[in-house]
Amino acid sequence: MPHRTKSNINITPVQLVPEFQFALSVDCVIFGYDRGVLKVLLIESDLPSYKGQWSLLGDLLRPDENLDQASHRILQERTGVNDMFLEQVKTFSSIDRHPAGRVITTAYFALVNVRDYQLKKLDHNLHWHVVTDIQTLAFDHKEILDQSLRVLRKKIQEEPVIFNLLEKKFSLRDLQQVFEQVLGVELDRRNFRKKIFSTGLLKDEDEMEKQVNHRPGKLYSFNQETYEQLKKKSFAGFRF
Amino acid sequence: MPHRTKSNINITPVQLVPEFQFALSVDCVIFGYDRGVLKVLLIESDLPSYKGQWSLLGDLLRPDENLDQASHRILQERTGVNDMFLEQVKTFSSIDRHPAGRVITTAYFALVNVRDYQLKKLDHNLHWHVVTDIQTLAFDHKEILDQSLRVLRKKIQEEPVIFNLLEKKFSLRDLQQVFEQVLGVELDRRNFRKKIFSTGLLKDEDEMEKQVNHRPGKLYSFNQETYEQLKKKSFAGFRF
DNA sequence: ACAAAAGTGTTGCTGGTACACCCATGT
DNA sequence: ACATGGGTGTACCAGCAACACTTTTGT
Repeated sequence: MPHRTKSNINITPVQLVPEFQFALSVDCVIFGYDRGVLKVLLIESDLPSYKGQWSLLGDLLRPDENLDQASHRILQERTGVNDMFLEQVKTFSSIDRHPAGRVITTAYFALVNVRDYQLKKLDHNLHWHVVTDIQTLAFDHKEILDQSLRVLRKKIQEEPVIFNLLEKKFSLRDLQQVFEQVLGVELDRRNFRKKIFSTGLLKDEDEMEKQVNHRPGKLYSFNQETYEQLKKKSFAGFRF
Repeated sequence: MPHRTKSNINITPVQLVPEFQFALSVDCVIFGYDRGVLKVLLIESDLPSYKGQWSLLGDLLRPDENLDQASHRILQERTGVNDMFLEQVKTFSSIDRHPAGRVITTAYFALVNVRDYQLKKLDHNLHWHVVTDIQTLAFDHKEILDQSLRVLRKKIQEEPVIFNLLEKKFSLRDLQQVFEQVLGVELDRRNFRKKIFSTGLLKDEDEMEKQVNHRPGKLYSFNQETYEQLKKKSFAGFRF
């Protein structure tokens, strides 16, 4: 029977303890939208074998938390942001995915507004990278990023999570650009307006853009209450 | 440093071994379609605390396999079926989800044709249960089942995986009924035909149903080659 | 003959796409 | 005045939903 040097849990009986060791981690793909460009938050790898390469933000799972809690903790610790939108993507388990041992990791993706984030100070060697510029990452993190992006693309067409990438008040142009960035397509402006307005999910904030050197657009916000109503009956999503 | 009594892997260094023990398992939600009804394969729980209750088929992850391999192994061992359609659903990690200790499990769902399966012998205490009749299961397996069903519903509308629930040759009625069963809706027969035929994914087998006490229908099969072509350009899925 | 399901077309509606001009603001 | 993007409407087309009768087989 394996020997535990230090443990405050006593619920792991003999028959459940495998005769080998796994490590369990959580990796967060933090997507941020920054003035027209979709970015992802990366950290310089601290492992010698991946020196100089970038990797996702991750940490080991602790005994007193589940995976959802771990993902929130990681984001809180690293960025200071609470209540971020987070969703589990997939668990990656290749035998040799980590050079130092058998580490199984569960990937989460997060959506943040980069301006909100900038209010907190950027510590360590964290940097925002343009998603489309990323060619390689440490470990299997490039694959995790790719799969997370695919899940994100589906997700924003099914549920109104896209608003997490914007500030509370935004113009229709902002909204359209996020969709275009994430989906990698171009959309017709007039048809886009019609479709968005027809959902009834936008609340007119009776405000205008400021300090733009063109005609200012109206500002809107996501109408959560309307969405809660709509969800019960029918919300077909945003299909483009 | 934890002590491993028996191990053939030497890649787990000190800094990666948490000071506690997790167990990692895989649970398979095996969906089967049996003459008009969607079922799921369950086994009687062998744990005292869940005596008499049913649970999903699962096993601990082994050091020499990844999660995909483990799920295939479980299906192979328990049902004898190879090459089954399998897809990862989600990882469940509640602290108290297993009464005997900290067990994190990754759920997979599988799609089988019950008739194919019946060719192998049903060992142990395995039984097919009608999905809509299931109220409770051991552990958090009811939640896993519910979430797997939700994923399955999305999946069959995005990719032609539904054919895994049918025999190679099937009638249009069979196909329509599987969709209706899984989605929990009723579909118009004429519109269903039009939509399915318009995809070009069905191959006419030039055969008829046998031994039905009504006018026999034509038999079709899924045209994999056509799908491979279509996939490269555009396949919008089956939306109902 | 009867029961049971197969097979087959049309019409109206709805929602998507394509497309061009005037308007408000800052420089 | 000019540059930049905001704001608006229409016409066509495709795809979806609704809907009923005849045909084939087994009993």
